[in-house]
Amino acid sequence: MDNCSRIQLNTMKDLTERQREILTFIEHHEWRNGYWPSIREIQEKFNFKSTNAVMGHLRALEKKDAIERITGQARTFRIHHHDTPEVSEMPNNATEVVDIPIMGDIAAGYPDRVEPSGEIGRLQVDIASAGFSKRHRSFALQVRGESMVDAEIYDGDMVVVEPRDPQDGDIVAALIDGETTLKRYIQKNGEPPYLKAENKFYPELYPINDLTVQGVAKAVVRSI
Amino acid sequence: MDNCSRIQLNTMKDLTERQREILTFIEHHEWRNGYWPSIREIQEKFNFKSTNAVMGHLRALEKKDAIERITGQARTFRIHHHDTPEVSEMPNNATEVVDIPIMGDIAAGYPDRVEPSGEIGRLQVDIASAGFSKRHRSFALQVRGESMVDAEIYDGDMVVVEPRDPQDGDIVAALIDGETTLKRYIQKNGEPPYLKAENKFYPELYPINDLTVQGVAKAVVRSI
DNA sequence: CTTGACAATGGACAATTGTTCACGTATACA
DNA sequence: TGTATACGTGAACAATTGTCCATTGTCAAG
Repeated sequence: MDNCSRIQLNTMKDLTERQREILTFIEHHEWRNGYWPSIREIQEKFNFKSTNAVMGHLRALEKKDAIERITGQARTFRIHHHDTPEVSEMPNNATEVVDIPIMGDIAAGYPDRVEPSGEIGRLQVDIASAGFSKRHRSFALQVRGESMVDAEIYDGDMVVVEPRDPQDGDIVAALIDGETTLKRYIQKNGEPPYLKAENKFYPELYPINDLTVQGVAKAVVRSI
Repeated sequence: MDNCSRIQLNTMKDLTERQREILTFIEHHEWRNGYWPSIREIQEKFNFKSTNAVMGHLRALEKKDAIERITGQARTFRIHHHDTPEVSEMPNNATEVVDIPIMGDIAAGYPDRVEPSGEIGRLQVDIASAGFSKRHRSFALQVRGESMVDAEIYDGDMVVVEPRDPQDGDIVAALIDGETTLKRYIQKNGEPPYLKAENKFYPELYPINDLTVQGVAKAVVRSI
């Protein structure tokens, strides 16, 4: 855990004073209003005479991997929450909790257009003890089948999934034949990626298209 | 002001099927992507031929006080989460959550006598999905060692323990040699009970006194 | 039969909003 | 001395995006 945060910290280049101000305002605006600010709203807040002042900072923040944006689209930010150093300005003692919907079945659609009708409960996990970012988009799934027994994930387990691009070795929730299943994501350098069941009795391989992978598994919960 | 609460209750007219679909998609899009959808993105999702189909629904949702928007501004939604009444068709609607402290070390006694300093986080689990009683006194433990690998519980896992008398076959948190460990509780009829490690390489048996068993394991949480 | 709520189409308009080109100032670094 | 990074101005452009016009149809309630 400590390792993790320290590693994340290093990839995060230092922001300048001004850049941190901008970033903080963006975060704060979302927190207060429920949606992201437009560039001109940021401009106004800092009394810039030109939107380019904002643009410059946004570009810098993106280059320094602090934020992410969808080019051309309005008010589409994504904060990269590499946890701040010991200088945490937030009252970190308060137990912050992330709220995770439990999906019974998300088989029926595109991964980014999932119908939440399958929600059968909620799971809440303390941030500190699970390494989730506050602005998580995770959900939980009930595992069906034995395809992941070699990864110690069993039928009936609940898996917390975070929607994001997988890396080699990740366990992912994948949409295969209209059903959401867990698979191991394999991508050796250069070669095309594929999915693999983690059960020596079902050593099946699966092709990948962009709609297949719904997210990366981050935790398992099992009732005894 | 009492007006307010009454209004909120009464003004929350029932949404139609379609309206709920729209609302659900909007909510979902936000937690999937981190920002709200544009009207045309909603249109596309539902295969509307005109943005006006969306506009109509948004107006209806606003009139029914389900959402709020900033007119003229892009991707600015605000969901009004008046929890739906008993008419909810969702299975287990009332999301009651139990709050579970994560104890780093409870070796020194009963968990309810532990100083709060031993608490290293909190875990919250929906009652319905985990079968907890509301007036629980559960706590969570980090597993050390491999004594329960045959029960698919591994080093580093987090185990939710409910303090109560065990039954035959239960996995229990047990105080042995001043350390809390997980063991299988065995009590065949008539015979005296004992504890057993769930690892074929450590088939140890342990005697029991009344202070040994601290509670019954009810769930396992593992970070991947 | 009329009225109103609900659902959806089609096209056009205008505001919001992201983006770019050109240009200016500092500061630090080799 | 050049060069890179950070910071900012100014104006114009183009894409995204919300909005409104008119119109069609269904269905239940009064």
